[in-house]
Amino acid sequence: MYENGYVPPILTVDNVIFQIIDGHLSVLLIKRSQEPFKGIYALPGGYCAAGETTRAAMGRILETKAGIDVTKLKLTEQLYSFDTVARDPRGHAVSITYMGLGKDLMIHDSETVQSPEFFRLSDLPKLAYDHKAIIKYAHERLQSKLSYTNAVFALLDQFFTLTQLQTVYEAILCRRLDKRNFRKKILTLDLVHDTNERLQDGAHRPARLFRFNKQALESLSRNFD
Amino acid sequence: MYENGYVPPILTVDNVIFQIIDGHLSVLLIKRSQEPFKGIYALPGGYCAAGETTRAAMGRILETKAGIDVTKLKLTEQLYSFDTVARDPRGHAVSITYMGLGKDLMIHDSETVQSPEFFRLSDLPKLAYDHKAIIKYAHERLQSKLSYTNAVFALLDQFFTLTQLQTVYEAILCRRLDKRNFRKKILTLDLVHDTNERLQDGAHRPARLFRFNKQALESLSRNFD
DNA sequence: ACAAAAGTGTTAAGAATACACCCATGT
DNA sequence: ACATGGGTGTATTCTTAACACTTTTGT
Repeated sequence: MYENGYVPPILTVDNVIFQIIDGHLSVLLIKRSQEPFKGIYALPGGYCAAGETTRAAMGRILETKAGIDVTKLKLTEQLYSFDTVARDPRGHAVSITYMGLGKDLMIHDSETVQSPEFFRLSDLPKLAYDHKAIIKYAHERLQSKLSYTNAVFALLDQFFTLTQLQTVYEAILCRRLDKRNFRKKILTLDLVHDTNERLQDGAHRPARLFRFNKQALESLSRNFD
Repeated sequence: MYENGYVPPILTVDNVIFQIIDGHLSVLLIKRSQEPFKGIYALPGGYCAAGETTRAAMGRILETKAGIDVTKLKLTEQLYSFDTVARDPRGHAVSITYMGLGKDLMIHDSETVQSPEFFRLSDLPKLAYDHKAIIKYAHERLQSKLSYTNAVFALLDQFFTLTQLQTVYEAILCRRLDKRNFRKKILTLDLVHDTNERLQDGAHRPARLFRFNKQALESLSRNFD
């Protein structure tokens, strides 16, 4: 096929899609319909063929296998490439993994969809391949991105309260933060600005609504943490 | 070749090999002997075939095309994977890039070697493909690794003076550091320990020789910078 | 009036920065 | 004696961390 009898490895793309659901960091999984690992949950992934970029493959796979509208992902980032010699029964494969972040990601049912579902990171089912390790890696990357970039914006609506923002940080960092110190830090980072709107959602004082100054990934001048 | 007529993209591995030469961060380049970019300098790279891990391909390519003994690399790290649709004249390719660090890396001449040479980062020749951008990316990664890991060990001998250590930091961070603050910081980081040896190399007070506490990559408890 | 979440300031400890002189050696 | 790089301490500023009460609303 290629010159000199060169045969490339199989190339696959696996995707770690995160969103916050009810204040918990959650990841998108599908249930495998075929061997290997039939009936076991796995990250949505698939082949990447010649002529298709890995990012395009990511989008196609998410749309067809998981029913996710990729235009709703506010941030995507390549994580790592794994060699899978002698692990994947289909032979030598290289898998490129991507992370995607969004807010209110909906799963659209279709014929090609393979039982997609979001699971809390704290409550994952048994996973195929080494996908558990890949999710752990993605989570660590997300944690560190949070501390030196404005990446949180991708997990929130355009308008949000500082409490909602803090909840997202806490869900990802897996620890409680001090409310006063958190607000002080966020405001000095120049990450957000006050809109003069309020959110009234219960029997308590209404909360100020904020917006992000940027809706694109940037490095922060100082660390958050 | 594969089931369902699946044709994978070409997979290549490109390598950014750094070492410090005369106090300057330097990168390994080869001169391309064939089109495309014949006669132009490039990162040493090549095909990765089915059955060969990308790391194995890295080693093979460095040995054959650049005459580098890969066992002398004290640290290797995968950087990123680039899609090269419509950029590489050979068709759609995916390139996985690795960074390698060492000290006193020698180039061994052989028949297969393609004019390998180390160039100072501050004085690079014209480069093929987007290899300039890849080197920039690697340099940034190295800078940030330096601040939160013990990665410097890979660029120094086992025994070294604090001035040599500082010189390496300065070469990579591209800025001068305060000698007293640097030493204070390094010692509190618990990165190195004093051997009771001295290095006498000129008409001045002999310098204490230090060793790293660990010769494997670790995260630091606090940031260096 | 009570419940529930929003909002707000001060103090203490630790980390980062700025800065200048003496020391040990070879020639 | 002098030239060369090695080695050392303090004061200031900034950052982080710890900590509890008042405000605004709905019921």
